[in-house]
Amino acid sequence: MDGSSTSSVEGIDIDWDTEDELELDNFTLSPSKFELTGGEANMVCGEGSSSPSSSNSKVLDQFMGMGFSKKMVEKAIDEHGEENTDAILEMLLTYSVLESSSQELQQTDSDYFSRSFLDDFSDLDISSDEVENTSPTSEEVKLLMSLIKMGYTEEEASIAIERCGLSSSLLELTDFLSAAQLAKAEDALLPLEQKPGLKRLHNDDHKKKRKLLIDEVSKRKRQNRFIGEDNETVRLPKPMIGFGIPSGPYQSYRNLPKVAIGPPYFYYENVALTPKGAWDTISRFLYDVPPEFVDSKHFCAAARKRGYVHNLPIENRFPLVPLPPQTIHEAFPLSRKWWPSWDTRTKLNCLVTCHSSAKLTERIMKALEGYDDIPPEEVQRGVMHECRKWNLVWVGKNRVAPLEPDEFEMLLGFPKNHTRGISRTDRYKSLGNAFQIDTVSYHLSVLRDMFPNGINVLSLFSGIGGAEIALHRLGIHMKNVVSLEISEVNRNVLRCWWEQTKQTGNLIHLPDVQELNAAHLEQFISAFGGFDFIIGGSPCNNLTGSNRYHRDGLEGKESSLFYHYFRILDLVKSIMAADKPIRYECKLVTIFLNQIWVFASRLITIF
DNA sequence: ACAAAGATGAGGCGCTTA
DNA sequence: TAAGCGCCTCATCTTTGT
Repeated sequence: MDGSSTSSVEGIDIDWDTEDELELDNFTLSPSKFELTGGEANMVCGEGSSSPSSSNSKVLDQFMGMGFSKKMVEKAIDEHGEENTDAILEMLLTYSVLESSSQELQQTDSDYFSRSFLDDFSDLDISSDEVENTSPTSEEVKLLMSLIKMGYTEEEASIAIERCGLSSSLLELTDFLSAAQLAKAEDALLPLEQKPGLKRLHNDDHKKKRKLLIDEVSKRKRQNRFIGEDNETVRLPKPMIGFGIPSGPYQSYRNLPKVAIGPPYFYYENVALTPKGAWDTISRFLYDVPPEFVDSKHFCAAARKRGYVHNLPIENRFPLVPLPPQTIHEAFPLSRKWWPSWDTRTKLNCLVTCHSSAKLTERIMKALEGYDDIPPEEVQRGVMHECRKWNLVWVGKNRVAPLEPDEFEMLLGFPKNHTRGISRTDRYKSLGNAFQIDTVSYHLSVLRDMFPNGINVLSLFSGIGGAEIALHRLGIHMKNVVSLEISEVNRNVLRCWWEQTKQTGNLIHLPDVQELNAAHLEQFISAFGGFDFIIGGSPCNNLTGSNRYHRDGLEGKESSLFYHYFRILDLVKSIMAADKPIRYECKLVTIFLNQIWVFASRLITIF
């Protein structure tokens, strides 16, 4: 064909726009610009208190006219001099943000905690004077702002920085604050837990326990130092085969941290390619178990790069049989006839929730028609770019098409027509979010010999039941499954499958992980005799690179539900541990954790 | 109102090259 | 070693169609 068709294909290629200058640092002050002297902790929190006034300039009036307090403006002028109005404004704006965030949060959480948990820091020898007299540097201001954004009050953040040191990472500071909140919650809850037979802990015990918690945080801090903060980022392995794949090399032993060892066994899944640090956090929360990163292209004909954190044994794994098609041609034999020689793909890219438009098929067909044999390289490049981007397969001469939902099912290892009956959009969405059954089954296969009489499963974020199907296909009997899934459509899909496959166990469906509390879990645990296995992949919406709007990391609206996975897992561990020897503290901590996470979820909804 | 189609980058990593 | 480039990504929002 001529150049016009070529350019039309090229035209649908990526637009290499170089205008990518983000203004991320609107409120981030450069160290050189921002040095403060003492007193701003007061300035942020305090209102209307008089200060020794020295400046009464036009600049002062100007900024006061803009609505900033006299004290703040004076402080800014002292810092930067009257002539440097830009720096003054920047400082004032920063502190306005700090102040409003702090007030807003104090207001919203005041109904939850009647007083700040910092009240309980009296035994930590931090006097308020010390805090006020500290001179925050710009680094400190950054840390302060970060913590405030995360939902801590300015006062709490200041004390955490004071206590942990300015060189502390955000993670260490939040650890410290979590421990402090835990200690506070413990006190708040104790009166409620004065059941008959339950011994009220003495005040000294509380202090000891708080001390222990703080010590624990310090210990972890030291450990992190030892590991080295700079290279804390979890690296993705290459090739991405985790502890091994059926056809290749495998590792048969690993050391798990003591606290991570089951029962219960747990299995957590999420996308491998997250914003930096997300997997570090996930791993740290899940008892410092390193993630196993696996690309499902080693199991089927489509890629699916995922990270799995679990405490399952890794020896004697076995794959599901029959093995699924390993290449595109095996999966779609009819397409071979139309597959051009210059399309060298053997595996598909990740199956995601959305697919290409019909217009793209048309554009590609137009771009290719007219070439009897092989089109020019530029045309090939353009077409291949779109084929890879949208996972297109060849279905006719010069004609490509996106995969159908039932083809998704086949590639992901689901039964044919598993999602049939719901809207096409919902099918793509549910399948795009699902496990790759063969991959997950390979990891779960070790459970079969461990639980010959069947298992009790707590399945979080169940979706369309990937975990249940994996266990079923492995021949592991599910005695009881407590499944949490917010989408009614998905719950129906799993329910139908459960009935169609004539499962003899019980399937208990609950909608929202956020509402699953210690009391519910205690009931299930006492009824079933405990959970053997806790599995789930929390939402990836705010982690995946595909999200152009809210890739906010683990603190994002949906992805922060990860913390509920941890909360629930930790609750189950605590309850089951407490059920053995009578450890009242465990039960209490269990309940405090629950409260903390309800509180955290409230804060998260604010952002 | 619901479903489907269409338009919408950027982060992170690996590779190449200077 | 650093800079540049190519590649891939469990998506969201708005518009259009039924």
